[in-house]
Amino acid sequence: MTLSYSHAHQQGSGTTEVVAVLIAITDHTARVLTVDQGKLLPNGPLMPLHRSLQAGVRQWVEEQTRQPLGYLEQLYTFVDTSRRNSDGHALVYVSYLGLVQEAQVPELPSQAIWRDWYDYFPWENHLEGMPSIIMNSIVPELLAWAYAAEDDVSQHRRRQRIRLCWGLSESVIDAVTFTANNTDSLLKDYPEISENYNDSSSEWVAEHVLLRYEMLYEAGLIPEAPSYQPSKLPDNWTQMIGTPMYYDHRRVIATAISRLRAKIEYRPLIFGLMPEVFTLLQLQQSIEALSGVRLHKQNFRRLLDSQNLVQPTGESSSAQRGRPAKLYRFRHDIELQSLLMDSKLPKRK
Amino acid sequence: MTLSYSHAHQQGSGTTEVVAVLIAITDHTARVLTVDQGKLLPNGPLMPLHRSLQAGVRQWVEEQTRQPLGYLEQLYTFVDTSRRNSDGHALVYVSYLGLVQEAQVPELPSQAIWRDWYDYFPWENHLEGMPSIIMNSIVPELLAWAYAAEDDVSQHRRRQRIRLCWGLSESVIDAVTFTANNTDSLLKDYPEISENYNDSSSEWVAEHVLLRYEMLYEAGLIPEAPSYQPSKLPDNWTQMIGTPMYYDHRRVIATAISRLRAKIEYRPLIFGLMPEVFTLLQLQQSIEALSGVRLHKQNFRRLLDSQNLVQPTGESSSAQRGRPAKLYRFRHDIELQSLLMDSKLPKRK
DNA sequence: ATATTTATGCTCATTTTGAGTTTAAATAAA
DNA sequence: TTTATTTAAACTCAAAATGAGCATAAATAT
Repeated sequence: MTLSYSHAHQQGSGTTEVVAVLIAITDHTARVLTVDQGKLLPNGPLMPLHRSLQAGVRQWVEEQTRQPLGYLEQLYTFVDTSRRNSDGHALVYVSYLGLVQEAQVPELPSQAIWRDWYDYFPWENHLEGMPSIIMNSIVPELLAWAYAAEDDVSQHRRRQRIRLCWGLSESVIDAVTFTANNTDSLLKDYPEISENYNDSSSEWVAEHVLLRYEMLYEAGLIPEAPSYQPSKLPDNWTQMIGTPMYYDHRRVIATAISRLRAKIEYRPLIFGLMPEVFTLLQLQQSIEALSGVRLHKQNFRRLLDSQNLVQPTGESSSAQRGRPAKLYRFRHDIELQSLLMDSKLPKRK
Repeated sequence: MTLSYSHAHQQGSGTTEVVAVLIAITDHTARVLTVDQGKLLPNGPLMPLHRSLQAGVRQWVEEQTRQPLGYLEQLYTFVDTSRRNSDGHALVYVSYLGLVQEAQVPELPSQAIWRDWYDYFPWENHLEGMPSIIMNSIVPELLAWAYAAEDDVSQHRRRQRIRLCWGLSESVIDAVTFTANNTDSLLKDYPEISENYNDSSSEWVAEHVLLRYEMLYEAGLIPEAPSYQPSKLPDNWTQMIGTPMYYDHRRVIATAISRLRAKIEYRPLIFGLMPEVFTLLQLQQSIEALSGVRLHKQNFRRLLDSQNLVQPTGESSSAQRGRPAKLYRFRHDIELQSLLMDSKLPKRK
């Protein structure tokens, strides 16, 4: 693991950095802006000239990515005791979530790249149903981790935690446990599992991204984790489990996705990611790209117009196929309401 | 304004502090733990020996208040550019929310005091209906601030913002505007306002504590604000607007209350504040103390048992008056679920 | 005894939610 | 030019959740 080029900027005895997770949606895909071959998020030290943390984020992002920033909100503050300054003070880094409108994405410096965020979290993409990696690889390894707990009580707790985090029913957990030795043939043996995994009292909760990442980390299934032992895992594990990053930047992205997925349900943040005008289908697909699950079209629209957040422009899109859709824009006369109003989104289809 | 005694601890060139908002409920009243005559929150510098921010919070709180800490979650990170170290780096302070069970409150060092949190936010207590200070004092001053905006557009925006933040209907805003000169007699002239302030398309949202505090701050109505000019305000303003604090610690409390009020609606945080066993009325009153609004008793209970969060102990309370209530305890067998499960609470009565 | 207070079970109308049909308006293919 | 296909958009319907209230039970204060 190498130090980022950006640390060359560090000076004096400051112990505070800012880190930005910038999100944009292009080609119906949620992307995150990275530097250093996708191994780091844009970041830099907080300096005496910065009048606020936001100002620091804006300066470093601008400098490293030339990306104009719109909406920006603070995420979480981490401490990295393995990076200390000359006085022995550990590095504190404050993370921010930023939203970029599709149309605004400009030419980037060569080291800045927009990456599909599911490259880092393959298990979070449920647009085509639950990805097979979960039942075939992740859950069996997690159950092995649960089995390795000291006593019966913590074993049972870990199993319950797995069940709730990954939206599994008791019966599926049992089924996977009993066939844990023979993971390859699991879906062949129990074909109904991938269909009915949602049978009793449990469901996939899109916004639990961080809980899931932290569980994988704790179980030593993530390359960034100190306890990661690839030799004890299946051969292709490192390929399957997503792109690793330096430091704890993958956890920072997980924090950002969690926040975004949770907040989009009751605040119209999505408009920070949309172009000026759009069709309702495009709007729905953008939200699906973020949440990773499909929505029920009719209910999505019913909710939208009960919210009064968009207004038709009068124009229609030149459709590729099918009946042309009306174009809409966000109602800018209610910018302030958008900060306050609850604006729920519908449940998945 | 004096420096806190706690800054004597500061050493070296660290620029990071931790600040804790500890909450407990005693006598049906939500309280916050303060030091320095109620002017500061417990705080201290992050030091090289601390392995995490949480560890820093726990050490300083223990040292300054002798208070054992249970649940602890990070709130927000602030920068204070008016406090810098010898290298010119601004102070960064990370705030935490902590919950203390009623039974655990021990003997405190003399400088540590539990204060009713509504001492700092008198306008947030709606247990006996909307407090008169809002319509009599706050809203007229805020409307004056809106009127002072440069152009018509920002005037209108400010008025909308006031309306949404404080849960007022258009008609009430108009009524207050037209009688703004004669604020003393407002409730006498329009007695129906205090009853029907909730008439059209707007309602008091308990968790908007921070938005309301920031609006008062921006309008220069809070002693901590740089633009505060008591000479331009009514005589008794400083008494009415709540106890001021050093630095921005009152804003930190507002952040904590916002988070707590919002989160309690969908996570069973309340059990971090309750004693081992309790009656359902005590539980309801605790939630009312936090949210500042009354709940509908029957619906509260219906929701509670649909959630399956509590179980009867079999005993009954020795009632002061009325029929004795069954005693309950939190179901500790679902600790983990509590981290994950949504557990909504009912709307106000 | 009687009024008062609190607990707890039950009802009822309204709203919200999840999951469809049906019809309309376009393009692609036969 | 018809026919199949695709997307849009209006409408329906049952189930669940919500807000508000009534009725009865079990205690204490007067």
